[in-house]
Amino acid sequence: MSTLNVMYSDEMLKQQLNDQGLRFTPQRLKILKIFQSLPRGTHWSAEELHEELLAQAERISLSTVYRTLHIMTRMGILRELELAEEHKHYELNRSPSGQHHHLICVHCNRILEFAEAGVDKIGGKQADAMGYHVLDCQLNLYGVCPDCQNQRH
Amino acid sequence: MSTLNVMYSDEMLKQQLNDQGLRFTPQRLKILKIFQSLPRGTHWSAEELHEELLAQAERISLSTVYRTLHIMTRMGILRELELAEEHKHYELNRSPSGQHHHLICVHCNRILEFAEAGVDKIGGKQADAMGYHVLDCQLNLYGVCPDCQNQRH
DNA sequence: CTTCCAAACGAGAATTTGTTTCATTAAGTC
DNA sequence: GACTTAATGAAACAAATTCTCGTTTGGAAG
Repeated sequence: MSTLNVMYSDEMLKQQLNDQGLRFTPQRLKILKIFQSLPRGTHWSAEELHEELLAQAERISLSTVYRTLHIMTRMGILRELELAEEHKHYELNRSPSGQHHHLICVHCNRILEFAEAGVDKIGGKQADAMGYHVLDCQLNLYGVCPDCQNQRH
Repeated sequence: MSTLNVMYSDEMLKQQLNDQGLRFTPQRLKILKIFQSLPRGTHWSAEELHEELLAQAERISLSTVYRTLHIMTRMGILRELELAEEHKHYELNRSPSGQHHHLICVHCNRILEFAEAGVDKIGGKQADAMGYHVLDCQLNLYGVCPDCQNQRH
């Protein structure tokens, strides 16, 4: 991934879609715009995104939301996060430089984010060696947070 | 995490459970034994584990399977993997040294595993700095595999 | 060894998340 | 402007996981 998806323009999206035989639709553009407008570190589930669309008086169906999230993940525009919450969350993919990772408490599900450039480098090297074209690199650390360690249980 | 869960004995499991006010049951022991007997790299879903139990004429309900998998993940005995397959998979947690990571193709869902000691170190350092007690460290790389790059779409 | 209480169990219902179907609309190409 | 086919919306459907509840049983205490 070599583009900074925050500054993705309408035309760039159209181009990338058409290159793959996919179509540039108002729904897809709208969804991209919403993710671009979110503050860094915000990640939304399909439901949350759908609610926001309704709030903005956009009539986009839940099916379309799910379909679009998948496509944009496969295109490398979004990253799909599977953390402690029960459903998947999505956020703009800021690879390769601006990436952050997650530290999750297995007791209270608290999530901390942290930046770590080294991980992406190591990951990239590994993937290159196996001929993969990397879109996203996610490091998840699971453990017990300080509070839960004290509560002992 | 400081124990190599492959050599976990009955007594160790009982102890660790009781320490947390949980009970040592035949079902929990049986499930641990099964994971210990699997070859490295094998990861099973709740369904698969349940089928294996039935095959071994163990009458353990699916509810109990799910409950046990959760508990053992929280105890650091198992790692919960969320890869491209549609449901969660579990395997013995071999932290801190024997860990492996995953490289997933977003097109065909092919998964490669690779070992990388450096990642665990970086992760451990980060977690320590924030006061977390690390149980597991997972690096997931998403990208396009060589085959899918050629098929262009 | 018996008693007691709460944790864990099994069975099945219920919930939740995500996918599929299909008729209709509309993007992109000629 | 017409044509082809991808994309959409609505609703049915499916699968995975959680919850409920009556019953069983681990383990602490006497």
